[in-house]
Amino acid sequence: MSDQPLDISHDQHAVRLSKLAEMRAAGIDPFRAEFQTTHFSDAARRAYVDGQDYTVKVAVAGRLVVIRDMGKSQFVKIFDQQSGGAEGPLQLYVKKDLVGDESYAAFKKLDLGDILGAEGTLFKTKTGEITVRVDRYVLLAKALRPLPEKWHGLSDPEQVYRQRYLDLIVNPESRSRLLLRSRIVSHVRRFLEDRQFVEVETPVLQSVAGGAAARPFTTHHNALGMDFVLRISLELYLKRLLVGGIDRVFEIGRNFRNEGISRRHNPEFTMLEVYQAYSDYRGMMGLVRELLLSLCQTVLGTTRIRHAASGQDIEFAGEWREVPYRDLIREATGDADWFKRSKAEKIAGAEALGLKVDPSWEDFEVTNEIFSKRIEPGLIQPTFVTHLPRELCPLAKLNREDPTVLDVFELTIGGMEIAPAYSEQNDPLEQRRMFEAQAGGEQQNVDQDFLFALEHGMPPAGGMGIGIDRLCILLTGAESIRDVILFPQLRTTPAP
RNA sequence: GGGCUGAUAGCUCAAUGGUAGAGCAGCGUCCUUUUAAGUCGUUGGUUCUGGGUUCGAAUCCCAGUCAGCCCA
Repeated sequence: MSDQPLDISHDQHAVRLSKLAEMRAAGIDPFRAEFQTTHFSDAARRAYVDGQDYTVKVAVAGRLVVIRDMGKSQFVKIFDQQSGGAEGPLQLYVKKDLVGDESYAAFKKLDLGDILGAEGTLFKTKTGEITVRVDRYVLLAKALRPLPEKWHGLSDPEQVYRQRYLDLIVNPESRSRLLLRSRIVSHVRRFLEDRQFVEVETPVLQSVAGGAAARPFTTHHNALGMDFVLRISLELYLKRLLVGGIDRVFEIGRNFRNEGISRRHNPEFTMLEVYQAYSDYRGMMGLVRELLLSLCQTVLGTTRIRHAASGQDIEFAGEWREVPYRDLIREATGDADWFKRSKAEKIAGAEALGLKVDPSWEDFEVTNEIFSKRIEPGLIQPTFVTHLPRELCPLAKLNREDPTVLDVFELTIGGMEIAPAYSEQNDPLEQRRMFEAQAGGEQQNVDQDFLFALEHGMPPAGGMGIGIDRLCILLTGAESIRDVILFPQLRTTPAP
């Protein structure tokens, strides 16, 4: 072995570990330091009084993201929860003759990424930036790993998703998009609570995966010796609560579907479901329109949003188009008698529209393929597609005049299904027939406990679901569901 | 599940089949109002993994891993 110390200057992790060891040798443990803040960065800037430099005292803390060392003084910037706006991280000014020689020498050894607290007074620099002139600082946590590059940020999509914490630090667009999601969810809650809706939590572990058609995740409870599924929908438990007299009820919760992953699908996703007794699908139209309008106004500050994929602006104010499903199909196929055609004719019609159709599909599935592939993607402006064929959802009421269709709508915006809503089926006998037809004789797939609850009487009600992730895609202009989920599902790999 | 594309320094990216480079970050120096600060110098590579072709592979071929996009 050589007596020469190894050159570790190229290995940033090793350099930082050795800086930490030096500090500890000098009796300083930066992970045990304490500090009380008085302001977030934005509040500190607001606390500045024009023309009154060095009078207002603040204590701020955050992550060091910029260092401009000028020898005997430095400008640095710290990043905290509130520094995501236009002004960005808060600037600190550290002068050797103010903090003292020893403290200044230690400051020079700090690294980008370190978390520190600083006390000082506010002033405005020559170029007009409100800055904290530091009297005292404390290192609160040493960062042993370097941050991504300051100008280009983190752009490798894999790292953006796997190391979201870095994405949040260095990519302001990611940060504001994901924080916007929090504001959207928060506003949805407030909107519904203002209208006397009660928020509840229902079981995620269920013995029957009801309320939707999807493959569930399965798991096992050891003590009970029972298999469970993770819920694929919130619907059947919320309806039990309608039976229980909670007339306006909602849940914002995670559903799990054991299916493909794509730009529009994550195996776990967030649904809002709302039920209102003594209302119906038409009542839900008003509710969802008001909700989205107020979301746009309060969260985005505009009712018009840019839809990049189509190049159109989506306008939320004004009347929303309302059109029966069958009219859209007749229009798309150019066949006024579409619904009188045989299955073979429908398959031919779908193929004429360039669709691949599985001959084993049912009639209505062939037609619905046309809807989801050729019609829905073109519905950019908010559109209520009403009166879907009865085969498409077994939990809604049949239309009184035309019992082949349902009293339901699907709200479509930006080519995406945003909110389905029903006049909820509350006839327990009819509900049982629908379930049994859907289960195809597999009784274990019928939620008997729910049907038993319905037999006690559920008030007539309107119900609606909103996929929160898709709503966020729409309102934030994101390209993928992964961009509105903090930690999207990826294959697990060993830590780097 | 199928197709296409990609993986090079901590990060962002270069590199006709012929010595793997740059910017930022790091390390060392100068600078007490900077704004992607500036200045001078400088370290750093299992080119995703494993095979193959070739005198020679980051580059071509095969297999795999991971990711993105499209399709189912």
